[in-house]
Amino acid sequence: MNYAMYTLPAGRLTPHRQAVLDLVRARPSHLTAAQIYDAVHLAQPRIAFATVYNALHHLVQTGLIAEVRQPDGVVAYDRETAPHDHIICLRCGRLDDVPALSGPSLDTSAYEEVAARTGYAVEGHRTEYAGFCPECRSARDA
Amino acid sequence: MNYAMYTLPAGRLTPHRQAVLDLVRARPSHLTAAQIYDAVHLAQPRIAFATVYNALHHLVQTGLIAEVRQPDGVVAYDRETAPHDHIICLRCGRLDDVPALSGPSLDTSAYEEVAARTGYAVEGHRTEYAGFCPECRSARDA
DNA sequence: GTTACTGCAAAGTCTTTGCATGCGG
DNA sequence: CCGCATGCAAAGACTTTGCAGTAAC
Repeated sequence: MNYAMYTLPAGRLTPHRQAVLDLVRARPSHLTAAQIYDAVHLAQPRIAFATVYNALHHLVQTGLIAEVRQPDGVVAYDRETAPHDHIICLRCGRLDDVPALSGPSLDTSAYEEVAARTGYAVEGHRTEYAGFCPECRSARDA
Repeated sequence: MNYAMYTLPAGRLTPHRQAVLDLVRARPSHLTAAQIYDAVHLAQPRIAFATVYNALHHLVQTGLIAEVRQPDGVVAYDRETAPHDHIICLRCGRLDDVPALSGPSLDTSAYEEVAARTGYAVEGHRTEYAGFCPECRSARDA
């Protein structure tokens, strides 16, 4: 599972891989492997499940897309590879990107303190917000 | 999977549940369900896998322990139920708590801005640091 | 010709569920 | 008695792997 630690040579960007990449890039919200398979399979009925997984892993390795783990444990894929925050709906589980805040969401000066308290060499961080998405806000009291 | 949203009446704290709870509370690092099963099974060989899962879910429901999802997708259990940050080793996957920083790790005033940008009603947040744990810091260059 | 991608299917990992049994109040 | 906890086993969801065939360079 430890793919994206290093960016490898790109290999070929085959039609299958291109289709998967286009799909991830087209969507505002994140797609799971199953959702991507379903969509690509409509356009290219002969594509195999493993090929979608291969393509996704390949694209992650080459740094074109990023993996995100949803709270339910399912892996979703994200067109945004730069570090950024996420927000998760407490009711429906939807996962969205948080566009960059005006200031850094967390000053990296906190790294020193975290390092001192944990003994880790701190390399980065990620913040995850939780709340109710627009659709669920109205349904919340139902 | 949406357990811990509400704290339910406690039910019985049976010996099995007590054993599971003791185990989670005794460990500085987080334990997965499988690790907990192994350990409890040594002491109580007749305990079933499902019973450990039941006990864990029950303890989560009643608010005695908390669930954390590791980057590999496996669920681990945490004795600390109050909101707090986590740090994950990039090399071995170990997951530890970050003791509370002196200031809040992220000012809740950012919630307004996140809400404005995403349309969500923001209820909370969690920060996850990544780095190299003490054991892996030395092995990093090997 | 050699390397790398694809399709198919099977297995693997982690988690949940159904049902009969049994203890606790 | 009645309800909840337990044990056992099977199924479920998601992901990975192996291998033969095929396309690309």
